[in-house]
Amino acid sequence: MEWEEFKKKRFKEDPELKREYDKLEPEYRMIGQLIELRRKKRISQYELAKLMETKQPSIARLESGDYNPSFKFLKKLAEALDTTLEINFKEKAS
Amino acid sequence: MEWEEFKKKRFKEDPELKREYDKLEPEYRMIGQLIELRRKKRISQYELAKLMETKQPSIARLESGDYNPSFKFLKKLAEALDTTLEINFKEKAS
DNA sequence: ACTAATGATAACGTATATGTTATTAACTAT
DNA sequence: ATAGTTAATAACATATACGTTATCATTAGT
Repeated sequence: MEWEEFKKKRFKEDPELKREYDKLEPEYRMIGQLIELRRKKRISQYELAKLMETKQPSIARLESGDYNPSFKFLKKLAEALDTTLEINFKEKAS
Repeated sequence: MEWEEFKKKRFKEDPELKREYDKLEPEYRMIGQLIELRRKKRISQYELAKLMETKQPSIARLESGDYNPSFKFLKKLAEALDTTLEINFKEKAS
């Protein structure tokens, strides 16, 4: 894992960077899952939008990452993808 | 489990009710976790609000259940509670 | 080359989340 | 009974999510 190696090294050099990364992570993980699920189902943004009763640019906005979806939006999304939305506050190791 | 028994019976009688219940569940689970974590840390809504850099009524609104928080709000909340926000689209059994 | 499908982006109106103040009720202690 | 702590609710202003249309770039298929 090239990337994981790199990350580990960089974070060791710069713990501040790691803190920033950890803060960002949740949205990237979420978007990553979304894109993967959509690909797995082989549906376009247009089709997913139709399933959610919205329009393609809403999906594009989300996948682009520069925005802040609401709980209801995520729930609708989950349902359109035949999944259940699961939100957890997970206790930290540190 | 009194309540669980009742639910099971009612849902069998009325599958539509079950569908509605399943749709609502994610927010209730989320709020349930929040309240439990706050109690475990023994902090008031006022104190949690201060940690999140907001005010007590925002927390009350959330815990009351009649609203629709954004991703960022949930992330701030998670951090204030020393947890990590975890969002999953979980594939359904059915 | 042309066409269709896909995704990204800009722009705009409307609905609503959020911050905030003030108030109230419930309860706990002194 | 008084005072302090806690949570719920209303009301309001402002920021912003979301729905929507239009447009453009890229790629795939003919």
